[in-house]
Amino acid sequence: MSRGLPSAPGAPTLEDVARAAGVSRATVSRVINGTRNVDQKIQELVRQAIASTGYVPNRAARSLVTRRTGTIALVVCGAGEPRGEVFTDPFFGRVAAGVVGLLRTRGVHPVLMLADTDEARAEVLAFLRQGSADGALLVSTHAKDPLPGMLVDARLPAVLFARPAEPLPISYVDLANHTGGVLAADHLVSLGRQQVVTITGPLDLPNSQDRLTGFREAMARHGHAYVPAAAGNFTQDSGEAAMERLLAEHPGLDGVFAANDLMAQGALLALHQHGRRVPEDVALIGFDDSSAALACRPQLTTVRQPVEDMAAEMARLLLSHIDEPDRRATSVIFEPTLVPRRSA
Amino acid sequence: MSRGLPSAPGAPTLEDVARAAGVSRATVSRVINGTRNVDQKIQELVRQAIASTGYVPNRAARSLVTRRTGTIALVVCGAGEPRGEVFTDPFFGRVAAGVVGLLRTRGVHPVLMLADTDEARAEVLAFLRQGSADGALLVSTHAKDPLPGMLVDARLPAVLFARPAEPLPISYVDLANHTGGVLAADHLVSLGRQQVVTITGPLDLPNSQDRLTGFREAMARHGHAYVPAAAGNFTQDSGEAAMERLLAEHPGLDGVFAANDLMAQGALLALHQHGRRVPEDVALIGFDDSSAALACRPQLTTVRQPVEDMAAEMARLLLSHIDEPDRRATSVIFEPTLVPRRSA
DNA sequence: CCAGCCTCGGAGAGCGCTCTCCCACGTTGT
DNA sequence: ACAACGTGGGAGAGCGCTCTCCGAGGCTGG
Repeated sequence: MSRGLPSAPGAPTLEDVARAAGVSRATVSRVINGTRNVDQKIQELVRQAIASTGYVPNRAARSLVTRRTGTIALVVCGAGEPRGEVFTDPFFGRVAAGVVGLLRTRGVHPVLMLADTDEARAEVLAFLRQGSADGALLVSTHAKDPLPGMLVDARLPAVLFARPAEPLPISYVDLANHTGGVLAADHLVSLGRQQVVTITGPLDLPNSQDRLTGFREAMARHGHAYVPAAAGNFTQDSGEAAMERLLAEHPGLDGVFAANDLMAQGALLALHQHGRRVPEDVALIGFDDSSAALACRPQLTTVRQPVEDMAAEMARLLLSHIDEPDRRATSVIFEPTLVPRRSA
Repeated sequence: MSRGLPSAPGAPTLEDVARAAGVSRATVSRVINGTRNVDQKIQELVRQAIASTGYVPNRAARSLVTRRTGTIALVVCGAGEPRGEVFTDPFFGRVAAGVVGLLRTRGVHPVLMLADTDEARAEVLAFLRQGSADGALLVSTHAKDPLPGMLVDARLPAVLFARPAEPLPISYVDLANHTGGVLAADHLVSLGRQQVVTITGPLDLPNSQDRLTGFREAMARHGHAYVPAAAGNFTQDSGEAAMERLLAEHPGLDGVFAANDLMAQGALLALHQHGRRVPEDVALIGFDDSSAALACRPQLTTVRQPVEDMAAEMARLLLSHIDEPDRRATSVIFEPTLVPRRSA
C-alpha cells in the first residue's frame, strides 16, 4: 500500500484509481458511492485498485459538487458567563454525548462553536452560509438569543434544544417541563411535606417558567396555595445563595424543589450548613438527573430529563431537515420521570 | 442585500461579484484574501459589490485548491467507559473551552470526535486523510492508545495532551506532574500530618505514575519512607471506593492526596461517612483545580493544572505544525501550583 | 530617448470530484 | 428479421475557487 500524504499533492485521486483498474473515473465513483449498477467483476477490480493505491476520496472536491459537507455545527449559545463555564456544565456534556452518538452512525461530524457575542453569532452564520456545515444544532442558555431568528431568516436548517422564548418556525426538542414540576410537587406532597419552597432557574427562560408553574399548580391542587420561590441561574453557587435566602425567610421549610441538580447541590450545602438534615428535616428534589445528583450525599431524588436521547433526536431532526429542505418545523417533546433516591 | 441561499445553487459566486464590480475574478479574490496590492478605488468597488450581492466564499471550493480546511479534529480517546462519561468530565470541558478560545482567534474550528473503538479510530484517520481536517488534537484517557502512533505513521499533524506512554515523535503539552506530587507532599508535611496515604489514578498512565512518584519521593525526603496507595480511575466513585479501602487498612490516617479532584470528592464522601472531619481529622488534597474542588464542602485544597492554558497551547502547537509540516516535535510543560483552600 | 524594471489587473488552467448525457451492446417482442 | 427497450460503461462538463503567468502601463536611470 503506497500511501500518499493525506490530501497533499501526490495523493492518489480517482483518476489514478481508474487508471489502475483500467476503467473510467465515473465507474470508480459509482463503485464508491454505490450509485447505479456496476458489474461484479469490475467492482472487484476497482476495489483492488483502491486498496493498492491507498486512495481516499477528497472531501472538499466532493462537497464542491454535492453541496453537502457531512458536518453540522453544534452551537452553544452562552451569554455573559466565562467560557469555561458553558462546556464544563455536565448538561452540555450529555448533549454532546447524545449528538456524537447519533451522528457517528450517519457519518456526520459536529463542529463545536460558541456563540456568546454578536461577532461569534455572525461567524456561526457565515460558517453555515459558506457551506462549511449543512445545518446547526443550538443549545441556548439564555432567553433572548437572536441566533435562532437569524438562522430562520437565512433559511438554514437548524434545530433547537428547548422551545424558543419567541414563537419561531423552527424545529426543537424539549421536555414536558410542566409535567416535571408536577412530578416534583406530587412527590413532595406524598411525603407529607407541609412547608415547601422552590429554587427556580432564570425566569425569562420558558423552561424555568414551565417547571415553576407546573410545580405551583400541582401544589395548589394539593391545597398549598402559595409556594415561595427564589431564582437562581442554574449554577451551584446560585442555588446555595437562593437556599440561604429561602432559609432566612422561611426557617420552618421542610421541602425544596430545585429546578436543576446543580442548584440542588448548592442548596444541599446550605442546608447542611444550617444544620438541617436531608431528607429527615428537609426533603430535596433536583431536576435533570445529571452526574451531580449522584455526587451528592444523600444522592438526589430528581426529575430525570433524558438529555442524551433528546440530543440524539435533535440530531435526527436536523438530518431530516437537511435531507428535505422543505420539511415543516416540528417539535418533539419528551416526558420526564421521577427518579427517587435518598434526598426526598 | 439580495442574499441567496447558503451555498445552494443560485448563491452568488466570485464570478458574480466580479461582474458587479466590473473587474476580474482574480481581483476579487485578491481583495478578499488580501494577497498582493490592489488599487484602493478598486478595492472599494469590490467591497461594495460583495455587500450588494451578499457574497460568501464557498469553503469547499477554496479548500479544494488550498488544501486547507480551516478545521481541526478534537479527538477524545475514550476506552471502555460509557460515552456520556467522557464528555461530562469537567476536565474535558476545560480542554474544549481552551481549544475553542484559541482557535476562534485564528478562524479555525474544531470537529468533535470520539475514538473509543478501532472502528472509530479508523474513522478519525480517514477523516484526516481525506482532508476534512488539517490536524488533530488528542485527549487520551488511557495508556495504550494506538491512535497517536497511527497519526505519526500517516504523517498527520497532531498534538497530544499528556506525554504518550511510549516515546513517539509527536508534540505534546503536559504538566510537571512530578512537581505536582511534590507540592502536595510538602503541604501535607507542613501541616504536620503523620500518617499520609494517597489515591492514585490508573497506574499505566504516565500522569498518574509521575504524580505518585513525585509525592512519594517528597514524602520520603521528609522522613516518611512509605506511603500507602490505592488506585482509582479518576472517577468520583473510584475515589470513594479507594478511600474506603485505605480507611479499612489505615484507620489512623490523617492526610490524603488524591490524584484528581473528582476522586478527592469521592474520598471526602467516604471520610464523612466514617465520621472523619476534614480538615480537622484528615487533611485532603486534590489535583486539577476543577469545578469539583469548589463544589466540595470544605472546598478542596488542590494542585492546580492550568488546563485551559494547556489546551490553548496545544492548539497553538498544532497550528504551527500545520503551517510548517517539517517542524520538529516539541513538548511544552506547564508548572502546577498549590491552591490552598479549606480541606488541607 | 529608450532599455529595464516595477506595479497591478486579466486570462485561464487546474484542484478532485459527481453526474448528465450518450453510446454500445445485449435481450425481448412481434 | 428488425424495432424497441434495458443495461452498464465512458466522455466531458462543470462545481467555485486560487494562483501562475502574462501583458499593459508608468516609472527610473543612463
